[in-house]
Amino acid sequence: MSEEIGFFQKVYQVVVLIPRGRITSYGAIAAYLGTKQSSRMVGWAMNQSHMNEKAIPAHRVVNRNGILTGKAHFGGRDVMKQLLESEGFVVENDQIMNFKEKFWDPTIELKQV
DNA sequence: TGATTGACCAACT
DNA sequence: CAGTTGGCCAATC
Repeated sequence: MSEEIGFFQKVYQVVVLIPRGRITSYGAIAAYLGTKQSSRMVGWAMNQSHMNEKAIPAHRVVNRNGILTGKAHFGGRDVMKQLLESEGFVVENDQIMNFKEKFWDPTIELKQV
């Protein structure tokens, strides 16, 4: 039961904790894990997230601009958009409106555990 | 097995 | 002001 968790696994654990109706950014997750500059790896982890047993709500992870950078990886062009809209988000021009309001920062939310 | 890349971000030129 | 580069980890070529 040694929890030898890799970077990707850590990313998954954080992502699954994102509350419904909230979103976060790749950089925020990376920052929470202590490696802010590994934000690329967070996106990489999302790419492999479908291999994970758990369902990773990757649609709740966007870039720091609130833009759906990974929409192309959801199988269809607007799949990510549809998922977000079904959770109450307003997506316009591949960008999440009121991004700052909906933003869920793990560094803040998970800090006091 | 070494080199490259990848759903990012920020600094530098 | 816009294009380039460095950084991190893991997977692919």
